Amino acid sequence: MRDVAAQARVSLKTVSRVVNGESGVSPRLARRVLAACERLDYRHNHTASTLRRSNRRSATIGVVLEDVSNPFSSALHRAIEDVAVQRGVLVLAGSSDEDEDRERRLVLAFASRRVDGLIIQPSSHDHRYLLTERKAGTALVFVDRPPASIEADAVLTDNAAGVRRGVQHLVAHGHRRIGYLGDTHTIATAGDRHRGYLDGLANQRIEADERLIRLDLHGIEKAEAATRELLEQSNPPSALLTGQNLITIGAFRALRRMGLHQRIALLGFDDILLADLLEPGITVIAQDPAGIGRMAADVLFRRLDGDRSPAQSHTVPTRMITRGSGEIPP
Amino acid sequence: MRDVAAQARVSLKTVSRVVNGESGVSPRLARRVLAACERLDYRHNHTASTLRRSNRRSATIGVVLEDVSNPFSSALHRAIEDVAVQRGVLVLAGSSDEDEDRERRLVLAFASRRVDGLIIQPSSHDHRYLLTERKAGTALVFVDRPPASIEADAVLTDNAAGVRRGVQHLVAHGHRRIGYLGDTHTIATAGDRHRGYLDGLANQRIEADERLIRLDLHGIEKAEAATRELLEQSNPPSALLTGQNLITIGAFRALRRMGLHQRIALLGFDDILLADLLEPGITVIAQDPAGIGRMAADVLFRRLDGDRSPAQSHTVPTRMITRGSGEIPP
DNA sequence: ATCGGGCATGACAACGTTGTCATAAGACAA
DNA sequence: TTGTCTTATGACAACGTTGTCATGCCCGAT
Repeated sequence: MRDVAAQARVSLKTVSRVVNGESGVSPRLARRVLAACERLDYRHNHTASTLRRSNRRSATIGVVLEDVSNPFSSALHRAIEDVAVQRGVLVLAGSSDEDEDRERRLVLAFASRRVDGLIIQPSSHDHRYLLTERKAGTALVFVDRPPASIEADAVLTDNAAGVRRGVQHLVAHGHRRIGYLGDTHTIATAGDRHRGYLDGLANQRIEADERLIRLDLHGIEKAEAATRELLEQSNPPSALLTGQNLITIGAFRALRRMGLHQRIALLGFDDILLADLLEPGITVIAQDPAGIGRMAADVLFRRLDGDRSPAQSHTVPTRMITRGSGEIPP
Repeated sequence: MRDVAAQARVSLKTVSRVVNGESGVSPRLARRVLAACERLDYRHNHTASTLRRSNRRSATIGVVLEDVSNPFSSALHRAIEDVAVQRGVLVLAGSSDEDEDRERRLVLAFASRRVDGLIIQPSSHDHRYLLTERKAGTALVFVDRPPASIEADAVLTDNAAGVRRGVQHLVAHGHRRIGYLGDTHTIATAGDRHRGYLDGLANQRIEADERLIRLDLHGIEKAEAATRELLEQSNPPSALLTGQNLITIGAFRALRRMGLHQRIALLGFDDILLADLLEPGITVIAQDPAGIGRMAADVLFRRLDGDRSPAQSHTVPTRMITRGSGEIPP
């Protein structure tokens, strides 16, 4: 910038004014400055500017996801980015891998870069460590799972309602023995979905049968093995409800291997790509990750724009997509 | 930091020394400083530090992808992140949507945040605009597609070789009329794959038939429609080779709708999730996005570590995964 | 007791920018 | 002409850090 000022024979401050498009610089000088910027390949240093500017905004936000490469998380990421770019805000993204410690390290790394806001898909179960950041003015929004031990905005799927609806759907198709395959119970959403399953059964006056429930299945392989077990026992279920993406895939794989995919009903939580091309197509309770991401970003920026209203939890509805597997009769 | 210094009754510089773990501070003082940091919830300002430090490194890199939510790009992203976190480096990510202008705007935004390096999956066809950044010392690596009008490191899939191998595979299973469905021809990789197809046919002494080739298919719908057309003409192909992910899905969907999925061979470039659960399973020439991402990050950090050797293009091999659809006889 | 050397600590400037205030130049009225 | 007001421009400090160098202290050797 000093070089540009020298080249244009003006002061530093004038260059700053031109670069920031401030008014009150004569067109003649502005042209000269712009020409000098061009000639010297000047690039504005946004970080130095942030340091000095009075609003202190870095125009950068941090996003902590379970895994940037998983379809749900990356759909969130993309939706957030779309809102951010419109405001000229950049996105730092990182994967926590469902690890409390990694989540925390990422957040601290983002904080030391002075991000304006954080959107977190949390893995940890105590977010008091974020109080410092919030006190420092960092906006904070949780997605997909609720915050713990801290008041903060959140954007969540209505997991329990979605699963209740699924149970109702299966019962409407004549099922009474409905198996449930769920993810690690410490994940908040997994707990909610399990609860939705139990409530759904209760609503239909069906007694839950522990032998039809398998929890803590993380990943395709475990789900596949558990599905096998469930179906090999005496008096097996006539329908399966799977509480997560990869579990649905594992269950379907098991059904295929056992030749039962046209005989046992399957209803999955969370949509999977290509589900419509399988035989039968897989009926799912779909979430709306793009909707969640967009809303989370909207809430975040509203906070950054000065909204001081009490923290609120927003709920995004699910949508049932029937494709065949959920409509197989008992 | 000033507050911490006051609280610990030491100078700013001593706090700086403690925070950065420099040697030459008596343990007694260090303890006092650490305690003050704790008490005041001090967070080191990494950006201010970058401004002043002599190495001038922001410990941040920028990644420009086609779309952070597409499976190939997000696998790249994750692999890059994994290498970066090991060095305490954060990742700014953005989507170019195959748009030259967005790519450029993202790069400039990253540059003005003074990222140490850039990894770009390019959409544009002239990268001279990056010369300024390179002169400024920003490391630069292209992934998936080669740089244009500029010398720079690149990590690429051997597209042509992969497709040639696919042609050979289909011919070995008795096919001579092999259709080809390709993506937008301006995408470098699409061009390479098309060339691989033509070369593969030539190697097998089969004359290419223009009526079996459809290019510029972007997205599932276009691919599905083109597949229909291809198969409805007189003397249709007995096998299809699809040049991209979504095209494979579109083609499979068309085959399914026409009831031909067990009769026409299908071989896709690039793996798709769940391909093994379809009937038949889809044979693909799989790329290795994680391998590409890891290598790109390795190259980038080697440059940041001072490697001054000439720019080099690295090639990551493909792998054929046979699952049934590519082994259907004519 | 004096000196030299090593070690712990601090004062100060600087990184690239912008906010604040001062000042010069010009416009206009009296 | 003088005075006042407006507009364009610049000098300077400051943002939160760290690099450089100076200083003061203690220890052992003379």
